[in-house]
Amino acid sequence: MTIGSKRILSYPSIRRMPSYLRVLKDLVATDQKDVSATFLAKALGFEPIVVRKDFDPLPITGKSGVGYDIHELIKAIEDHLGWNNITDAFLVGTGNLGSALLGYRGFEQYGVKIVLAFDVDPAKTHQTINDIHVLPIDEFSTMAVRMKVQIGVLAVPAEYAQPIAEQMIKAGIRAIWNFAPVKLVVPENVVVQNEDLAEGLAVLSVKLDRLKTQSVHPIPGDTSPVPENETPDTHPVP
Amino acid sequence: MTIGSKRILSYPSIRRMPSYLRVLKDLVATDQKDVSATFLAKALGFEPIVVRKDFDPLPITGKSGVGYDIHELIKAIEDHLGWNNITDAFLVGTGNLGSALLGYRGFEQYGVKIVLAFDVDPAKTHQTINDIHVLPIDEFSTMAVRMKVQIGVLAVPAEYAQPIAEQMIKAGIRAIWNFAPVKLVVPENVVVQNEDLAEGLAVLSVKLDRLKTQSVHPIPGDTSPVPENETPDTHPVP
DNA sequence: TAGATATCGATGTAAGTATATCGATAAAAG
DNA sequence: CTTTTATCGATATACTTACATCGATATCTA
Repeated sequence: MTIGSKRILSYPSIRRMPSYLRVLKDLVATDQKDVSATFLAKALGFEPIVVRKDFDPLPITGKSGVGYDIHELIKAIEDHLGWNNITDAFLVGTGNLGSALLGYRGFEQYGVKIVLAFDVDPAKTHQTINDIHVLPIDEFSTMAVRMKVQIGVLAVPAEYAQPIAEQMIKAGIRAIWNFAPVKLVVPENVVVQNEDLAEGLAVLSVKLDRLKTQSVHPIPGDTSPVPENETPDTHPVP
Repeated sequence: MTIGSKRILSYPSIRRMPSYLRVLKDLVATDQKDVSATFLAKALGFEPIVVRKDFDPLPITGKSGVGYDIHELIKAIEDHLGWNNITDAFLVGTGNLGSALLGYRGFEQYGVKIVLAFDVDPAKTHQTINDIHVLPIDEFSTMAVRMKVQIGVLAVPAEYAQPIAEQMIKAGIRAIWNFAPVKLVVPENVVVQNEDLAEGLAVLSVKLDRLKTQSVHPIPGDTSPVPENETPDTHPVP
């Protein structure tokens, strides 16, 4: 199956790509030219078969007995995710979470750069957080149109999420990274990615509970290799 | 399938539970006594069938033509997740992300309360963040043992993650909520839940890319109902 | 009381994901 | 040059999850 010229990657695969990228970029520092699926699997706690399956849709091919060319692999992954050229993003809501996101310097490595922040609270605007200017929310539209920004990061309290999302969409935003625990209603031509910390916490709670109740109980969907006890990040991606 | 007395819930189901809880608790404020799977489905963008399936393993039953008793449902979910009695947790790493987590007052609703924080940097210790004391990391072990804490939140830079995880485990921690982009190696009797923001960003990038390439392309695993365009949070939970 | 509507619960189907197996190929070792 | 080892790639299988259908039950309305 293809979209444009790209063969399709499943969402679980997509979610694993950043991990692969991290290991691969560390490997660049060494002298290694190639890397095997086995190596990556061990480094990340996956099965080698999963790794090969993940790379299968990419327009590259490994060599038997050798592995994959590290640079080719990095490029293929970044191409697929669209992380080669950095995209600008705006963030709304400079509370704790918003500030944390502004402070997280890692997004540029993942193709996204937060270039401006906004807040409704006048006390928080007209300052900079981590070198990023914070403007009043009223200026969002003007700036978004002017800078042709397409990605919005929503880090506001639940009750503001929907109206601000609508404001974003009117200003041309087409992708919303939503950290508010709210289901946003958006038109078809806008994509939303929800991030809900409570989900991970729920999983952790249950894992701990099950760990206590009985040593080891296989559970559906739980594919973590012993002894890591990780939870596959198979965030469903509707 | 059961664990102890509880019938098993799949990880995707578990991840949806916090969303159900939120809607249900909002509903408590109203006069409604019952709620239908259809209502919850609409509120959250799921299919009614998914909702009923999610509740099926719980020790409750709905009434045809009526729905589920709201209070029963809340209790059943909280029981299953172990969110009835609040569990204490320690957090390590008071950088941006750690501070954000300390500022996020929502965890108590989810059965977890961060009661103490730790940091290696002396400049950050012996202060309070959001009324939570920050102590030097050396004191972690003593306090964890004394307070019998079992949950550790790891919000440190990648290079510190493994050693601090080991320190946690030595101090009796059995569940680690890991925000560092690192695969932790832990013994069998410790569970880890990894939280990696890059995963969600990867999904968002690909969604946006696919949206641009062509209007609508069904993609495996993507079950978002039109027009929400959400990504199922099917974080695989190995 | 009777009919219409809403909803659950059970069963079955389909899609997606993870896992296993096996032959072919490449490099390294003897 | 031959053997061994490591690895990919293709195919097949099992498991999980999502989705659909249908009969039974409960409430509401006339």
